[in-house]
Amino acid sequence: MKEMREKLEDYYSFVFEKELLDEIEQVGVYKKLRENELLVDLGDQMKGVPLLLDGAIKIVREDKKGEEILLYFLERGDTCASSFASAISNGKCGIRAIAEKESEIIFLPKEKLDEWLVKYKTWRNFVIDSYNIRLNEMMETIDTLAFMRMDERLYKYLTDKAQIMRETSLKTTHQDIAYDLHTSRVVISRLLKQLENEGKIKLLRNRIDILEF
Amino acid sequence: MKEMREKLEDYYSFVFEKELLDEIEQVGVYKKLRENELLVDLGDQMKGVPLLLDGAIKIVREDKKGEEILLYFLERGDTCASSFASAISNGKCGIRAIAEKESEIIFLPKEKLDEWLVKYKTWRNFVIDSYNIRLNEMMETIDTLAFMRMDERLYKYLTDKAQIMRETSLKTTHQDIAYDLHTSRVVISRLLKQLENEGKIKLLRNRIDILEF
DNA sequence: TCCTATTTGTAACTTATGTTACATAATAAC
DNA sequence: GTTATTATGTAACATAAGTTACAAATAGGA
Repeated sequence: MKEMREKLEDYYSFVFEKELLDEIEQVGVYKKLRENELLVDLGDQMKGVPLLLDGAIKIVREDKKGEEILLYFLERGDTCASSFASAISNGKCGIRAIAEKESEIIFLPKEKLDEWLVKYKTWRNFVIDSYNIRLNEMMETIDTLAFMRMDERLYKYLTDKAQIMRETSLKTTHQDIAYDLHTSRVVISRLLKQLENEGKIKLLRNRIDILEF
Repeated sequence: MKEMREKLEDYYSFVFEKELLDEIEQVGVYKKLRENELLVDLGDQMKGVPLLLDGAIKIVREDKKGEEILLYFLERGDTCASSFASAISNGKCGIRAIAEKESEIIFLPKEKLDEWLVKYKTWRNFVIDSYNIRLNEMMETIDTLAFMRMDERLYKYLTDKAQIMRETSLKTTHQDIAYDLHTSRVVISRLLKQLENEGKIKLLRNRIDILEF
């Protein structure tokens, strides 16, 4: 598919060498995700890893009781380290991945993952870098949970999401935010109103405008 | 050093192939850590990665304001994924590592890390596994922070630490626990007393006995 | 247009956690 | 032994966050 090669080149031509790009084009499966489409669910056994070409993917953690919390977002150029883990070790995935907006991915079959580690230095770097980025992202999430109050977490959530979505106006409800931050809707409404009074955001129905970053 | 080879075999002979064990013996630097010795500090640029032969290492996160929180413990057989990151990419380490008790490590120079990825499948597996274990550990930490109340976190901390230290009696103060859980001493004292009343622990000066796991 | 479901606003209250202040107990230093 | 230091216990209060309840606003479909 011509389109796939082009998009691959767009974001990965400076990451991977030509031979690897060729191989990816041969074995990779291109897929378009609709908004809110589920890419990975809790307990899935991954048969490969997704390379994100475009869009935004939300990664969510869920405990036994079904309580949720947002871990981080993936952007183009990212891959899901948790899937890599699951794919290569035949283990289960501990997270859920949902497209926050229409997204495009290439699915790489797990058979190639180890083979490429031997053949391509750029692949080794990419895998190690991906893990590191993810570890750092997790640490930032931990910082947020451990050191910030809910109002700060909320504001960070809004500005982070605006950046990921490349939109200063977010289509969302208070309840959705409450799920992501693992708190109640009333708490979010209260703190949003507070942020609005401080002039940082503007509240509309099903929409929040970010006025200050 | 004969002692080093023996200890290496003890925990790693089923992990690494013979050739790799030989190489590790040649280039690895054996080091003994005293209790409370600092192994890695925030912002360090790692020149290699530590393989833990014996003991227990506490991994702590610190934010700009100097506020701390415990991330997890390393045991024998573990390595520090964060150091791996830092070593291979010449980046900085975002954590602090302190020996919780006398520990033994082998330091592997960063020059070999990528070379071995190509040469040894067992090394590739070890590195990927280490990253996965660490990612899962981080997720557990996130679960703890997001979903548990302080009394539950405290009890989990005590039982986890007892397991890592292979001791049902922990030498510690309320203040030390407060630092690890990022709360105040008074809160810890209050909740410890509660746990004691529930018959789960026994409080002594500079010491806590775990009665129930 | 009217009706219904969804979303948001807000008050009043509860609970968990953090803070300040001080007393007492145990240990170490002298 | 006396004194100083460190660790622990606890009361009283402050604040952040969670809960319940209900009213009002808005959007979408019949």
